[in-house]
Amino acid sequence: MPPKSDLPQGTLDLLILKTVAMGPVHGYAIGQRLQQVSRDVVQVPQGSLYPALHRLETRGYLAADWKLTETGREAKFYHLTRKGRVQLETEAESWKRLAEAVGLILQVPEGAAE
Amino acid sequence: MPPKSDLPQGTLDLLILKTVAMGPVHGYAIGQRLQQVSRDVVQVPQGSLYPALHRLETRGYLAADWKLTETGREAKFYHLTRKGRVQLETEAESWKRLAEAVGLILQVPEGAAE
DNA sequence: TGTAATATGTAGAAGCGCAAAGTATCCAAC
DNA sequence: GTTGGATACTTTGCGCTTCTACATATTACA
Repeated sequence: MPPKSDLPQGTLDLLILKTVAMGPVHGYAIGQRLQQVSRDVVQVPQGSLYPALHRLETRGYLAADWKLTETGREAKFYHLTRKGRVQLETEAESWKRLAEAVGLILQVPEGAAE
Repeated sequence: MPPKSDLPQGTLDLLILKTVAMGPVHGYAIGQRLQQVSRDVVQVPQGSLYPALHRLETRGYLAADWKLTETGREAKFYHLTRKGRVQLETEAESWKRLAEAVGLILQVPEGAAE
């Protein structure tokens, strides 16, 4: 079973915000950490990750500074703004409610079909 | 708490398939049932619902017949095809895995920086 | 007669994720 | 010394889905 990623629209932002909330990180590390914590279920391609980061930065949820990584390389370290922290809480709450709702619907036993 | 709908991409299809699996229903009833079972968390606009139904029908997951409702009105009653039943199981499984993965990520305590 | 609820449908716009490119650095192997 | 892999960031364009808004028709009820 190849681990499919295919994140539903909107979910990526939430996961990124959450990851950044754990401390300043650069984009590449965000992708790795998501994959790691999710046990390989979530695998974010760079073509999804970086545009998402720019999107979040444009909206004022993230801010960034260029710094050196532990390995001595230039990287853009993101951190949450106050606005971003609020957004994270909002989205996390929305996700929770949605997950519960979908759970409820999927739980319904299937009646006699046709 | 205003009940926001805004379903992530792909989720709507899953919910529709699940609802139809419980027995032949027409589009309007699907929307109502989703709203009811999800306790108003899921509210599908008609402009989302009907295109989704056509999409699922085109793909061979749903089939439909015109019948009379209990109230004596013409309505298109959808039922799952065999292919649709398989698809439902696949999507439900994907959702489960994703929900677990997102749960894992959201669970991580903040400030776990290295 | 008018309005609310039922029931289906289309068109246009906007957003998002992804594939596929490209750029550049560091390090180890050969 | 150069090849290759891992790291790190960026951009463009495609395809898909959802939403807003509108259009249409019937039934029920005041």
